[in-house]
Amino acid sequence: MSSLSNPRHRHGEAVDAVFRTIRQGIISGRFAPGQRLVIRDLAEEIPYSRSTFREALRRLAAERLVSLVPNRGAAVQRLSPREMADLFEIRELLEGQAARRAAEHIGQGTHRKRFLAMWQKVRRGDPADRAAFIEHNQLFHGTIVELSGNSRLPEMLDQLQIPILMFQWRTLMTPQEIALSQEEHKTIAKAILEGRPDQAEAAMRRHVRRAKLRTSLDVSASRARPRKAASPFRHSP
Amino acid sequence: MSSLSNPRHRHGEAVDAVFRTIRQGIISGRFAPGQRLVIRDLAEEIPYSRSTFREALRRLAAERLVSLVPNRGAAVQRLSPREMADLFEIRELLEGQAARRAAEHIGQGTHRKRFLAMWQKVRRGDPADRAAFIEHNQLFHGTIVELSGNSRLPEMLDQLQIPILMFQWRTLMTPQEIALSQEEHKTIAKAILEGRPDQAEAAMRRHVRRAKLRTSLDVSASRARPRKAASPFRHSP
DNA sequence: TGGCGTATGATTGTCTGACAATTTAAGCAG
DNA sequence: CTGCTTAAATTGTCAGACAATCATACGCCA
Repeated sequence: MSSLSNPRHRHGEAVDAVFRTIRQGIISGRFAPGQRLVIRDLAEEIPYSRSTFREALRRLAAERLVSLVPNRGAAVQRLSPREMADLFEIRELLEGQAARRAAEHIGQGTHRKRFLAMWQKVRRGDPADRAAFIEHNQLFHGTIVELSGNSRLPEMLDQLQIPILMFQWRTLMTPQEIALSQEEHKTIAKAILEGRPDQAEAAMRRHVRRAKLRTSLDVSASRARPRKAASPFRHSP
Repeated sequence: MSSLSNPRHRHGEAVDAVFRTIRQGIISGRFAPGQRLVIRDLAEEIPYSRSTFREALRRLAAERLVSLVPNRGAAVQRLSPREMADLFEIRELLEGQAARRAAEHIGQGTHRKRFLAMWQKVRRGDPADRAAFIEHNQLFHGTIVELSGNSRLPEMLDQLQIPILMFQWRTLMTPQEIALSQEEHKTIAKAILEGRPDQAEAAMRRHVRRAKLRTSLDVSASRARPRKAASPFRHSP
């Protein structure tokens, strides 16, 4: 049975539905990096027409989730360790700035209330529950980025985060590492709630840098074992 | 006569050609912010099929150059002063980091050679020649961003720059302002060539911040005179 | 006159079939 | 084994049909 369900949507939302379905498939690992996305095959799982798929793939390509080569179609984007590091570099900058702004705007009103509501959910997570941590982690970072007040940051960081999510679901993050991450979250939350922009930015940048180190280890680990670096076209490995 | 020419392309590049044509039309002001992009009308100027246009518009929407509302089609994205300021905030961060990295990597080899080649072209521009300045400005910033070594920065900043370009062509930048901008470029170039990351980043951030102030003035000026803020649909004003 | 529901036309969105262009894989000759 | 030719598969573009939805104009009634 197909894990990719196909509920019907209102007129004018088919492309969006397909886009989200494929994106979720990429994040969850249903479609592996490098795997070709052949429209005819996709249409068997998700019953929409070719033009709908073409539009969805065009959008996925614009967001760098798939590569789209003329006359060769689409394939799930494969990131080199270098490109992954580049993403983290940008994330460190943007999330650091988001934390700074969040600390500046925290005030006593709705922003603080919203932040505290999030923090209540997140503060005491079980380091052994990996799935819960991933969810809490997204909520934590997402809330801070939204509270930054910058209208573009959320969508930009969402995009940047997707390749990292692809790893997270597969990677084995130890409870110790999760506990460490939670400690770092605590430091960030404290700085924001106390309205200290400099500390908030510094703590967030440190946090992202450490996450990069953890993930980079995973990257080099997955590179350690040999793999076909060749083109992803014609029946994937 | 149509200013949007339509040369034929190789098989598999129609969407890309349409995408670039429309994007250029947006940057140059051929399509004004808020203007609706009706496929039938577009197809009269640029002879491609509707599905081709739909894919191109889908990509333009993913890059935030047009808004795409279900059952209402596409319109050139209109930015509020606030959103414009948000873009500058991100640009300041990213370009500052690019300048830092460029200073770190400048060395004595190809990077330095490439930077100097650019600087030779740019260093002595006539402040009265607005078009030349815009071109030089793009070259200056583009080179630094590429020399940063981060693979994602160029495309990200390209996108962020487009709304600013849309203004630049219409706005009246005085020779005095251009001369000032050139002085700032000189400071940045010096810091990069001397391999001083801190100074390079600081100078670049200052430069972007000042550009923001200049542009923000234009924004509020164009907001000062009344205009229809209403929906852009059904024959544009 | 003015507000409100309805009819109408225009536009969008989706789907399907056709065809050419291109790539990939396989077969063959040397 | 190498290089060329052939064949199949896939992509890319186009044209047309149709339903869904929107925007406007109209008519109705107060």
